[in-house]
Amino acid sequence: MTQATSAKVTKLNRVERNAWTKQKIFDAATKVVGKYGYAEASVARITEVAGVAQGTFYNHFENRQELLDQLLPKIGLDMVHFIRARTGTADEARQEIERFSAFFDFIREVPEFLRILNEAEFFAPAGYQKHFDNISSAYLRILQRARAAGATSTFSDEEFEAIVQVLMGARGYLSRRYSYSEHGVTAVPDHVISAYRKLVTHGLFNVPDEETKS
Amino acid sequence: MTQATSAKVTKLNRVERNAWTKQKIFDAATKVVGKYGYAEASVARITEVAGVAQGTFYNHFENRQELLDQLLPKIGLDMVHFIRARTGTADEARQEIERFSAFFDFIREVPEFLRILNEAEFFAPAGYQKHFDNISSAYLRILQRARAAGATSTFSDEEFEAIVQVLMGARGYLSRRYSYSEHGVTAVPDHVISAYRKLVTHGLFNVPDEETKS
Amino acid sequence: MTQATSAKVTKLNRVERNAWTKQKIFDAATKVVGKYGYAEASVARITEVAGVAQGTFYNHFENRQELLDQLLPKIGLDMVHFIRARTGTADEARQEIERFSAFFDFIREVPEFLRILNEAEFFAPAGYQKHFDNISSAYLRILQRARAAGATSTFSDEEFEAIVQVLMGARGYLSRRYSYSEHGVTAVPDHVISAYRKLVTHGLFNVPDEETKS
Amino acid sequence: MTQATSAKVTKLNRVERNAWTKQKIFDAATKVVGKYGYAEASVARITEVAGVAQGTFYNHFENRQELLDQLLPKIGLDMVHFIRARTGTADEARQEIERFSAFFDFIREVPEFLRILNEAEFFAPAGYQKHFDNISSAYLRILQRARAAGATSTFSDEEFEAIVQVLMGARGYLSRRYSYSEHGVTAVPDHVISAYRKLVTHGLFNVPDEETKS
DNA sequence: TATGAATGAGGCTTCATTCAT
DNA sequence: GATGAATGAAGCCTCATTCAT
Repeated sequence: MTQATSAKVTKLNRVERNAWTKQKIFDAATKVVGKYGYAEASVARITEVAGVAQGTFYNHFENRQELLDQLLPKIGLDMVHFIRARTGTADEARQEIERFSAFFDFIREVPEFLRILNEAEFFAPAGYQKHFDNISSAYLRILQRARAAGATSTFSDEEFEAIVQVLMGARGYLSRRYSYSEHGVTAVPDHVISAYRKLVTHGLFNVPDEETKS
Repeated sequence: MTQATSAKVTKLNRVERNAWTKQKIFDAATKVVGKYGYAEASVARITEVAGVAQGTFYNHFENRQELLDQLLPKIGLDMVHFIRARTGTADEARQEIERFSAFFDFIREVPEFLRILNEAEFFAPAGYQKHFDNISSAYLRILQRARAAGATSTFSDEEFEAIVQVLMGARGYLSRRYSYSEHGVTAVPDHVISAYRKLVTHGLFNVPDEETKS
Repeated sequence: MTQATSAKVTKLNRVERNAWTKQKIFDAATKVVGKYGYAEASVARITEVAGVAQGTFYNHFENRQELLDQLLPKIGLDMVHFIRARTGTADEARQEIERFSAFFDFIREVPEFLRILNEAEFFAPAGYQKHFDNISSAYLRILQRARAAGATSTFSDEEFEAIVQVLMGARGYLSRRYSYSEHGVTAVPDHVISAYRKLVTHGLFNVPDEETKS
Repeated sequence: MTQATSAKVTKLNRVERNAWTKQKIFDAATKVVGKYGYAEASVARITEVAGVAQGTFYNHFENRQELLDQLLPKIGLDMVHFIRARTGTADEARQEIERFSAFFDFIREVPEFLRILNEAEFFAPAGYQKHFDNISSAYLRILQRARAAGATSTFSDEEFEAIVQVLMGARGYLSRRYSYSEHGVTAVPDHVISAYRKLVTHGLFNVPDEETKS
C-alpha cells in the first residue's frame, strides 16, 4: 500500500494536489475497511478519516462501490511483489513454503489486508474477482512450471485449478484463525507452517499399496 | 433444514402454535438468506416470506442478529449427520474422500447452505464461530483417531488443527468456485475430487531425498 | 380536497388510524405544494407539516413521486364535481360561461389548486396526464353534445380536440394572471369573463364577407 | 438563437474572448435546457457542453438563475422578429392566422424554444415575466390597432388584456399537445389551424338572438 | 480571466426496532 | 402472542457555489 506521506505539503501543483487528495481517501478507506470492515466503511467515515468533505469523495470516485472495488486489487498487487521478492531459487516445495510464509509476513506488514481480503468477496465482488484472477493465474503458471520441471505429482491442468483454490483456501482460512487477534495481527505459529509443508510434500494420509496408482 | 410441515394447523395448543410460528420464521430466514444473502435479509423480507407480521418477529427473537446467528449452526448439524451417514468403513483416505464428496452432495441437497456458510463469517460471526467449533472439533477427533490407527503421516495435535483449517478452507473455496451457477447449485466436477484425493494422499510436490526427514 | 378534520381523534381503530395518517400526509402535501410549489415540497417538509416522522411517509407511499402524482388528479375530480354542480340548464353558451366562472370560483375555494395545476405538468407528469385525460375527455363530450344540439359552429372532432386545448389554455393562463396575488387568491375580474364570453360567442375578429365560407 | 460561430478563434482581443466565452455558455444552456429541461440543466452540465470549466461560469453570470432567466427573453425576441417577418398585409383575421402559424413554424426552426417557453414559468419566473411582458404588450398594440381599424368585435382595453392571455394560452397548450414528439418537433396539423381560425372569426357557440346585445 | 477541486447543505430512501391495540 | 404503523437514525449521493492557483 502506498502510504501517503504526511510530510510537508508546501508546494504542490494542481495535478499533484488532486492525486494527493485521492490518495488520502484511498488510504483512509484502507484503514477504515481494515479496521472496521466494509459494512462499517461509510463514505462519511472514510472522508472523515481522510480529512476531506463528503462531497470531495465524489470528485474522485464515481460512487462508494467503485472505491471499495479498487481496494483489494491494489493491495493484492503489493502482495504479489512482496511474495515474489521473498521467494528464492530452492526446489519447488521449498519455494512453496517460502511463498506460504511470505503471505503471512505480508499480513503483518499490511494488517488491513487480512480483513480486506476476507470480506471483499461479499462486499466488493468485482474487486475480489479481479484480485482472484490476478492471483490464481499467476499461481497456476507456477504450478505448471513446476510440473514441467518434474517437480510435482501428476496433475492435469483442471486439477491444478482446483489445487489453486485449495491453496488459496488454506491461506484464507489459516490467516483468519491464526493472524487475527484482539489488538493487531500476530505472526503465524511454526506448527502451521510445518503442517502445511507436510501436507504439500507428503499428503495427509498413508495410502494402502493397491491404491497407489490412480 | 427442518422443513415446516404445511399440514393442517387446526388443532394446536399454545406451545405448539408458538413453536410453529418460530419455525416459520426460521425457515423463511433460511430461504431468504440462502437466496439473497444476509445483507438482503431484512426483517421485513423474512417476516413477509414467513407470512407473519414484523412485530411477531420480536416475540421470538431478541433481534435480527440473534436469528441470523442461529442459522448456520442449525444447518451445520444437519450437514454433519448427512456426511456421517455417507461415510463408510473403508480405509481412512477413502473415508476422507467420501466426506469430501458428501459435503458437495449436501450442498446440492440444501442449496441454501452454500451461501449461508460462506457469508456467515461476516454477517453472523457468532453463528459462524459456533458452527466452526462444532465442525473442527469433530474433524479433529477424526484425524486423531486416524493417527492412532497409524493411517496418517506424522502430525502433532497442533498441526492437525491447522490441517483442519486447510481442509475446511478447501471445501469453502472449492464450493464457491464450482458449486455456484446461474440457476441453482451444480455438482462438483470429478477432477476436483481427484485433485483433492491426490493432495491428501500424496501431497503436491515431489520431495528431493534429503528433505524427507523434516 | 377532503380536509382532514382536526376533530377529536379519541377512538379510531387500526384501519381508521392508518387512513387518517395517510390523509394527514396527503393534506400536508397539498398545502406545501400549493404554497411553495413542487420543487420545494421535500419529504422532510411534508412530513413535518403532517406531524409525522419521515419514515412514516414510506409506509403510505412508495416514494415521493407517487404522492405528487396523486395530488392533481384527486383535486381535479373535486373540481369537476364543483363545476358540474354550478352548471345550470341554460343555453350552451351560457353554460360555458358558467363553467368558466365556476373554474375561478373553485380556485378561490381551493387556493392550492392553482399552483398544483400549473406546475404538475413538469413535476408530476404522470399525474398531469391523468388529470388532463379526465378533463379533456369530459370537455370533448360536452362540446359534442352541444354540436348535436346544433348549438355550435361547424367543428370536426379533431378541431374540437384542439378547441379543448385552447379553452383549457385560456383557463390556465388567465388564472395565472388574474388569480395569483401576494397574499392568497383573488376573484377574477368581470372583464375577464366578458372577454371570454365575447370570444366564444362571436369570435375575435370581424370577417370580410368573402371569407365566410371556409 | 445566436449561434456561436465555430470560426477560427485565433485573433481575438480580450473583450472579444470574453464575449465569446459568455456566448458559448449561453448557447450551451439553450441546448441543454431545450433538450433536458431546466431541472436537468445543472451548471456542471452546461459548462461541460460549453467546453469551459465550472468556475468560468461565475465569471460571466452571478449565479445559475441569472443565466436561466435570460434564456427565454432572448429567444423570445428572435421569435417576435421571426413572426413579424412572416406577417403580411391582409385583413386582420388573416394576419392573426399568419402569426399563429408562424409561431408553430418558429418552434420547428428553434426546437429548444418549446421546452424553454413552457418550463420557464416555473424554473425561471423572472425571465418568464420579462418575456411575457414583451409579448403581451406587443400583442395588445396589435389588437388595439385592429380595433381602431374597425376590424374587431367590441372589446375594452382590459378585455383585450385578457384576450391576449387566452391567445397566448392557446399557443402554449396547443404547442405542448401537438408539437412535442418522440424525436424532435413536428408540424402542427391543419385542423388545429382551422379550429383556431374558426374560433377567432366566429366564436365557438351560436348565440340565441336575444343574447346578442350583452 | 480560466480553472476545477473542495465544500457542505440538503434530498431521498431503508430498515431495525418499539409499542399501542 | 400477534399485529403492523410509527419512528428516526443513518446511508448514499447531487449540486450550486467558492477559492486558491
